[in-house]
Amino acid sequence: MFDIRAIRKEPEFFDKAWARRGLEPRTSEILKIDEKKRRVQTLLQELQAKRNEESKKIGIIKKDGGDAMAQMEAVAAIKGQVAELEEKDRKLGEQLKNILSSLPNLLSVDVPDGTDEGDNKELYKWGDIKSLNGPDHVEIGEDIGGIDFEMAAKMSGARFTILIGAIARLERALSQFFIDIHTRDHGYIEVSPPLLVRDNALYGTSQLPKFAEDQFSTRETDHYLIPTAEVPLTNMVAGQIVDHDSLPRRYCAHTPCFRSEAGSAGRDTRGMLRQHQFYKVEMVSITTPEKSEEEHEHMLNCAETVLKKLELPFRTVILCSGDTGFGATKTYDIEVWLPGQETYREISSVSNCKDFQARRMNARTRVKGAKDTRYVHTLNGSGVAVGRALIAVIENYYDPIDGGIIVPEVLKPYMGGIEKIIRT
RNA sequence: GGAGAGAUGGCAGAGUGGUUGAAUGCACCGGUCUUGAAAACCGGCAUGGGUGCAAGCCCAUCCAGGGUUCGAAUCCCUGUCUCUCCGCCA
Repeated sequence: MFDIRAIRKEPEFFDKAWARRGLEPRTSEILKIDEKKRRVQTLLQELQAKRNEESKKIGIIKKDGGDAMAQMEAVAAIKGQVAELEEKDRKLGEQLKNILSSLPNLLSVDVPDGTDEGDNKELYKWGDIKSLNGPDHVEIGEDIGGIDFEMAAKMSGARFTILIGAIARLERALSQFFIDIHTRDHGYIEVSPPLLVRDNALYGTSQLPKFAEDQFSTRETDHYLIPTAEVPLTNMVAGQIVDHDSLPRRYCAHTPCFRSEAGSAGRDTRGMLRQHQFYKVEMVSITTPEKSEEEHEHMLNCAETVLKKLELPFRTVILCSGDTGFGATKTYDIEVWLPGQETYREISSVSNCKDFQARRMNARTRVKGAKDTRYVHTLNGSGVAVGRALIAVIENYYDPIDGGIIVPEVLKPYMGGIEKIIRT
């Protein structure tokens, strides 16, 4: 969502910014509606002022015991006009809001230009790739008897997985490990949020109105299943004026995520890379405009840290203009090495939304005692995707000698003595 | 799920159709007094928007959306949330 006054001031700036995302100029259309709306509004307000003034006279006449009939009829005459203008004003406002809320965030200046993920820029690599190629998690998991896709398909259809035994435990261990590191070392507060939210929450984080078809919803209560914990965590400050001294606020949560994956038919159909349901540990930071870029780097570092501790090789990329998400000004992706695919795959996405979401959800901050408020900056990042981390552990810690999976050192405390997962 | 009560400024809390954008208290800001502070006293203090060079003027907002009325914080309908009681339940 954008400040209409900022668009009035420098329309070319906005058109240029949207052009970087491959969009046509929109400001002339927006300003035309805005101008029309203000004309209507001025007219309406003048009429309302007149109505109010004349109405007050009725009260005075009646108080003095006079006959107000004539005066009442005079005011009644204004009524129809007011209603008409109100309707016009409302419609124009709606039109304006629809356009403004469907336009993506402005990109940061250091985002590279490009059309799709092929143009993302690698920033650096970390870790030694020990296994260049090998069996993928499907093969390893099914062989061990810890992953069952068929059984899941029977009860839930495609894009669901059942984990069994030590593999299920390994998934839980990963979640626990991530949360523990972020709360202990990175300043995040653990939150257990609702998994079902109302449309206004999704509007706030900008999944709605544009991406409704990507969400699951409930039939009888009109709830949406969260596509990521970014939604409830960020909405914790919706409608609030948070004390400047309490920033940054750092929240993290371990939740299931639900995605309909509309539009990705045929992509990543093998294995559990792209599911309708997966666990993710999410980090959200609420901060000030001055500190958000610094916080962005901090958050990226938090996500990278857990991969380093797991000794999983990864590379970090900055998304190009065409690949950066709707609400983000800048996004870093961390891609983990998957020997089964012989490639790096996204395991974390860390974005700075600046005031884009804050405007939508009216989340502001105020210095103690000060009069004016400012919008907060919001950031979110996976820390990291648990399902994909599980794939990465399975494939990178595969032992070709016996077909087992070695439990990474840092996960051992969570595995109850299991050091290697083998066929049962 | 059933029955009832409620939602007013940063907070507490008045206000049931007419100069009420809203009493009062607390908090906050400025001033007088004081060596300084406290107390006391005086004054200020909601938000969003339109218009204007500006001072200002105007409009909207008493949970949200509709309605009744010349006029709504106040009356009616719907929704949301909170509380109380009953039922059910991990």
